[in-house]
Amino acid sequence: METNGIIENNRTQMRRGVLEYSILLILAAGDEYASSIIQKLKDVNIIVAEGTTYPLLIRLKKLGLLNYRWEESTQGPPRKYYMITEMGREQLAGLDAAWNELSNGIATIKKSAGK
Amino acid sequence: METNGIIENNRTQMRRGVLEYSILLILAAGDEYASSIIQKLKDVNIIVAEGTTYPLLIRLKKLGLLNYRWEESTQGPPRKYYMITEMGREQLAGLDAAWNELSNGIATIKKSAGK
DNA sequence: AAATAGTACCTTGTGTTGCAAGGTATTCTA
DNA sequence: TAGAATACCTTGCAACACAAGGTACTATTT
Repeated sequence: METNGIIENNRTQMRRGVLEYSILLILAAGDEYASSIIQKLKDVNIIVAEGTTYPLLIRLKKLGLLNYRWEESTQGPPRKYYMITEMGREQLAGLDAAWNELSNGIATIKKSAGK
Repeated sequence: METNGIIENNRTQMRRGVLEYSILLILAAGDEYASSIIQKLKDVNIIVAEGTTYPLLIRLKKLGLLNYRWEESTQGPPRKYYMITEMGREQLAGLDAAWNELSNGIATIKKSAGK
C-alpha cells in the first residue's frame, strides 16, 4: 500500500458512511434519477461511482426506503426516477441524528487537540 | 437484513471513514495507549470495538504515521503508548481537509433540501 | 499459595459494501 | 448507418469493522 494513497483511501472511507444519508437527503428534496443524483453529489465534491450508486439504490428500494417510476426523456433513454417513502423519511431522521452526533464528536476532539 | 438495523449499520459506516482521522487527532494532542483511545472516543459517542482499534493502530504504525513505546503502569500490565510521527501530522492535515470538504458538502445538500 | 477480578494486549472469521471494469439499450446527430 | 451521448445494470475484488475468542500481567481476596 502506498503512503500516497492514505488520504484518497480515507476520502473514500469517509464518503462511505455518508452515501445513503446524502442520497436520502437529495431525494427528500425531490424525485431524481440515478445519473442526476451522481451529478448532484459531484457538484458538492462527493464523487461516487456508478457501480456504487446503482446497487445502493436497489438496496434502498428493497428495504422500502425508496420507490421508483419510469419516465420518458426528451433526449435519451427513459429514466428511473426514485422517490423517498414514508419509511425513508423516518430513517432519514435517524441518519440526521447520527450525522450530527458524529460531527459534534469530531468537533469536540478537534477542540481538545487545540486544532 | 432488518429495517431496524439500517440506522445502526449506518452509524457504523459513518464511523468507519472517520476512525483514522479521529485517532490521529487524539494522538496529535498527546501520546495514548489503545484502551485510553477507545475510552476517549466513547466519551464523544464514537463507539469503536477493540477488534477494530488494535489492527488499525498496527496498520498506521506500519504506514509510518505512528510509533509506540512500552511504559510500565502502576496498576496493571504495561501499556503500549502510541505517538504520532511527522508523516502522521502531514497525513492528518490532508484528512482534515477531506473532513471539512465532506462536512461542507453535506451542509450544502441539507440546505438545498431545506433541512 | 490459589483463585478471582481487573486491565491490557492481540487474532481469526465473517459480512458488508465501494469501486473498477465490463456490459446492454435507447435516442439523437452527422 | 455509424457514431456519440445518455441511461441503465452486473461481476469480481479488496478493504475493513466487528464479534468472539484468546493470552499475559497485576492486585485482591480467600
